[in-house]
Amino acid sequence: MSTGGRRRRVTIADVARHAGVSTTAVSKVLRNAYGVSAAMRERVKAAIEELGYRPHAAARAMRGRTYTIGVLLPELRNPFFPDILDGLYAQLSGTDYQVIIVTGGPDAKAENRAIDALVDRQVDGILMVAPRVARARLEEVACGLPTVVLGPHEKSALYDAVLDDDEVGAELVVRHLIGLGHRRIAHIGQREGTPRRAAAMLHTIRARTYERVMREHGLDDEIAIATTSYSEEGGYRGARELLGRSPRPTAIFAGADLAAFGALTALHEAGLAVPGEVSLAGYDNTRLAALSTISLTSVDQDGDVMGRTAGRLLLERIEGRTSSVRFSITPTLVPRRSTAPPPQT
Amino acid sequence: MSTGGRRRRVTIADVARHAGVSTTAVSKVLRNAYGVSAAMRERVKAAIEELGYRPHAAARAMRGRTYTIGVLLPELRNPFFPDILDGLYAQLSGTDYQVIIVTGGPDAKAENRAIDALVDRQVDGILMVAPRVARARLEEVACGLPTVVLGPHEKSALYDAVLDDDEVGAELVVRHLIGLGHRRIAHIGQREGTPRRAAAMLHTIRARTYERVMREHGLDDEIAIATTSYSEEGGYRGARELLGRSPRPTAIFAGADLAAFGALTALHEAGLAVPGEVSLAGYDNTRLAALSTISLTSVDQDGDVMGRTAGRLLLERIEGRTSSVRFSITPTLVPRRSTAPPPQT
DNA sequence: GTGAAAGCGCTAACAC
DNA sequence: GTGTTAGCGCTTTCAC
Repeated sequence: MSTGGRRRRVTIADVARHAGVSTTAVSKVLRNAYGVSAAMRERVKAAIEELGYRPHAAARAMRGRTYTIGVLLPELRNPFFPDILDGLYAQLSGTDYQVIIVTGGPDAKAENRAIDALVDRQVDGILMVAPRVARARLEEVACGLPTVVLGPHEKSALYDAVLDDDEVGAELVVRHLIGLGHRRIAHIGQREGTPRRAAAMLHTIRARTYERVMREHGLDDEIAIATTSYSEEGGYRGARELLGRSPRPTAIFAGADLAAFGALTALHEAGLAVPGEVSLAGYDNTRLAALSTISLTSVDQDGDVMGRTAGRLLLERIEGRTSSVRFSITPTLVPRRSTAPPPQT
Repeated sequence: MSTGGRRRRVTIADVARHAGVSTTAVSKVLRNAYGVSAAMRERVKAAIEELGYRPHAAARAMRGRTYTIGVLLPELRNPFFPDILDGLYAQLSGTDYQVIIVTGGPDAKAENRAIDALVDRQVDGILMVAPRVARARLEEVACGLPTVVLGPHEKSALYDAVLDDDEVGAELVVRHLIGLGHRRIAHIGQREGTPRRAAAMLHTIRARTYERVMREHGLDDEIAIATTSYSEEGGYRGARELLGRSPRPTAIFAGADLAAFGALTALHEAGLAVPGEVSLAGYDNTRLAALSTISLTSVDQDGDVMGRTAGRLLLERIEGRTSSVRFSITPTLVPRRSTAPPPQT
């Protein structure tokens, strides 16, 4: 019942001895570095194979690269994130880089700890998805290692940004609803994290755009926003709040599909038919939105391309690029059965 | 536009100098080790605070612990996994341990690479959720570091197991459907990974139990299994296959909620009402199953408790336990509107 | 109770 | 093209 003697790790020295070369030679083969003859490369590779050698990541981290890309995710429940990660994996496949994921948790403090964990583990590059920590923090991280930020709209000379044109996306939704004849259109948003960053956060942009388009159509008085969070729970609470108003909205634009799912439950509990009595739209076009029994009108932002791009930008930075890049995706509307003209009054 | 001079990391030596003590003393304070006076502890802690020191994980990994728990997840889309992780986080909160997640990908080979990545990064403990690699591989890992395996039913003296009593769960579903009057009940399962492990895999147990209960009720001839995968796509394909048979089943038991969601799409495309014409049940009782427009009958296995337990067992092993523990959860049925008596013929 | 020093496995100068 | 060697930041004997 003992865990048994953990046999000593095979090290680079063992491989060198076995192949009859120096440790330097082995190290160079490992890194595909310049300065080893083809013959030696073969011998070393054979020795690695025979001994089942695998580089010790921590030892590498002490001197060089860890061949690790760290990804910070706010949480694991939003079905849009796997789309992004699939793109990242696709971009990184074929390289020696390995992705490790940490989750940020509920507040900026927890998120900061998660970022620390990545930095402490010497990742070669970091992708922060929809981070809520202060901008100064992002720059501090970016100052120390290749960084890509996905989501927020801030410009920075220190890190690359991959983002969705949330203004276009939100406008598509609101115009779609107005085009169907709705006037009492409400919005479910997310509470901003750090107040000073609010303007750059994607949820703020979606909310502000909603307000702007409403005003442009003379619907100033119909503006109604419930500020909760982009989660099922948040969507549920937000919808409850909005449905409690009188007169109640005929359409709800949730800032994220996940929140729309929660809103769906609230609508059902209130005995309101979708889209018969209330239309509902989301954002992200997650796979579940396409599910027949949900059939949620949503905004498609290509997560796969975003993930791929983030991966490419990280690799470029690791290879030495220091100038800053900003990559923006233009979203499209995917109308489904959850939106329809408002009921005749 | 430069990334700027990455300022040198604060090291243990800096802290020692600042506090006027040795590096040994600092190290001891960091690890809450025995052999430092209270006064010295205070001085060191103050110095750490002032300098903003954070331990370098890789350097620690070279000699001692990394304070990292590695989690292997098959993929990121199954909404049941976040439940497990929430439990794990809860158990680990308050400790110095940080969780990093890697995903196994589509096949055993990719999963092996992901496990390697965790081992190479010297995690202090590893949690493998529903691994599909060979059993020998699990034991090999467990031989080198504290290991908990969540899902498979194999017994091992080398690692701890946290599992759901899938036999009970599957039986609940099938009996529920039979109790409603169904006879033509079909099942959507997952292709086993390594053939030799099949018997221990949770998806095999769910399928075998389905068969057993069907036989016990004299429904041998009605047994119909589509073996795809526990994914939306797999559920879709499985349901299409099953609905193509004649006569078609009046109920489908999908081995996972995620697969049931895919089956829902197939049912809808085929123009079949749920539960009017075909009843549908899942497994995992994910939050989305409770969604009003889905309202999926499912089996609840307490993911939070499973995650908590996995965390506790890992901590115990890290603290030195070498005997092997097996923790089993008993699931319960959550009937919802997706199951009803079969249509009158 | 405290500190000096060795060394974990690797990479990168630098010498040959 | 190849090998020698000095560390990276920490933990851990082992003296004091």
